[in-house]
Parts: sequence; structure tokens; C-alpha cells
Amino acid sequence: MTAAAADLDVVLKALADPNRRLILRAVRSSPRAVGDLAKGLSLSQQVTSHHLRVLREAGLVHAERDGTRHLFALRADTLDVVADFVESFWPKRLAALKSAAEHTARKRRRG
Amino acid sequence: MTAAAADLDVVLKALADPNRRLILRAVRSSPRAVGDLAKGLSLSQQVTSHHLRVLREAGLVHAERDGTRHLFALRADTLDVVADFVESFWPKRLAALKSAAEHTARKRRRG
DNA sequence: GGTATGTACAAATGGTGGCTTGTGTTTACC
DNA sequence: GGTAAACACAAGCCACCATTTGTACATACC
Repeated sequence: MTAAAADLDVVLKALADPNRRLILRAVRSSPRAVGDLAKGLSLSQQVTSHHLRVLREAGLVHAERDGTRHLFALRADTLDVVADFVESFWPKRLAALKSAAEHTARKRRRG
Repeated sequence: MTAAAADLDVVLKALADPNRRLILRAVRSSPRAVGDLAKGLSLSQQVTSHHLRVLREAGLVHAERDGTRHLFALRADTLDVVADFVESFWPKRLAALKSAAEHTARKRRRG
């Protein structure tokens, strides 16, 4: 298995959990502390920390210390491998996106 | 959890296995029988059948009988929920696609 | 230094999932 | 109807994972 394929495996496994996706949603707009996430999602501190570790090892979030708190933020570019995977199976979707974009560009040209 | 979220969960769990992704790759171009897939991927018949069931319940493949054989084919449109998920977290990627498409449109306009 | 807060680490548990083995079921062919 | 081929279903085993419980570590404040 190539390194990219291994990354894809790790990323997909990390995404294949509802609580981890909730965490990703929560850190999407701004960095959040573990305790805040746990409280907001009604999860224990330990389970939240565990999921954040899985997400961090997958490269989907990154941590930064702020005193005693650990602020976690989204790393959306890691989703690249997933997007590439989907598009490799579904070029029609990519074509549809391009078509929509080109339509937008055409409209802008006209306007 | 909404129905769409449940679908996303099932699809991501189905994709989060290397052998199932290999099976998807194998049925990508044309429908394949269980035995052919098992032989080509060096998997047992039972395990291949099991993975195909998971993929079918996730809506990623569909089956069709051909005599004693069961031909499985890709259902790429099910990957829609995954693409939407990625794009909801990463609008910049969609923007990049649009930018590239617009660039193409501009080039076409010039040419 | 002592205490409180925020978090990570470790062990144990229950559940889930992948794989094997064995077997039933459907279809085709004689 | 009997046999063979292709496949699905079921039970058991083992590993992994999510969660809980308990605890250790780091930082801020007094």
C-alpha cells in the first residue's frame, strides 16, 4: 500500500465515526478547547481527547497550547485525499462542478 | 441523526476498509462476478461476498444475476454524500475547481 | 510550594467488524 | 431427478475500537 493510500485509509477511518465528525463540525469555524468541545457535544473529556487524538494523527486537526488549554483547529486540506478518491470514482461529478463553474463564468462575462 | 447523516455514516464506514476499496476499483470499469473478484484480489469467496453485501447496503454497488453468477457494478452517485461532506468542510477546494474551470472558460473564449 | 484547572495517558469493558469454516440455496446441465 | 457451479447465510474466533474509570502531568494562581 502506498503512503497516500495509507493516509486515505487513516483519514476515512477517522471520518467514519459520528462523534468525530461532530467534533470536526465544531472546530470548523474557530479553534476550540477540549473541555468546550466535550461540554458542547455532551461527551466525556477523555473520549473527546481520544477522538481528537485520532483526528490529529489523521491530520484532520492540529493542536495549539493556550495556557492549560489545548486549542484544536480544523486542517481541511487533509480532506484532499478523500476528494481525490471520490473524483477518481466519479469524474462525472467533477465535470458537473466544472460545468456549473463555467456557467457561472459565462454569466459573469455576460453581466 | 438525519437520514442523510445516517447514509453518510454507512457510506464512510463502507469506504473505510482497504479490501472494499479494492473491490470498488475492480468493479469501476465493468460489472464483475464474486468469484472473479475473489480470485483477482486473493480473497476468499465468503469474505468477498461479505464485503459486497456491505457495499450494496451502503448503495455503493448494485447486483444483477447472470445465471448462477451475481454481477456487481459500481454505483458512483452514492459518493455524492461524501463529496458534499468534503465540500462543506472545504469550500476552498470547490473554489479552486471553479477557478480552474473559469480559467479554462477564459482560455476557450480567447481561443 | 500548594492547590485548582485543563488535558493526556493507561487499564478494563462491551460492542463491532473482518476473517475462517461449514453449510444451505439457486441455477444450469446431463 | 441428480450433479456441479456460483453464491449467500450462519456460527465462531480474534482483533480492533469506542467508552468508562482512574490517574498522572502541565500550567496558572495564591
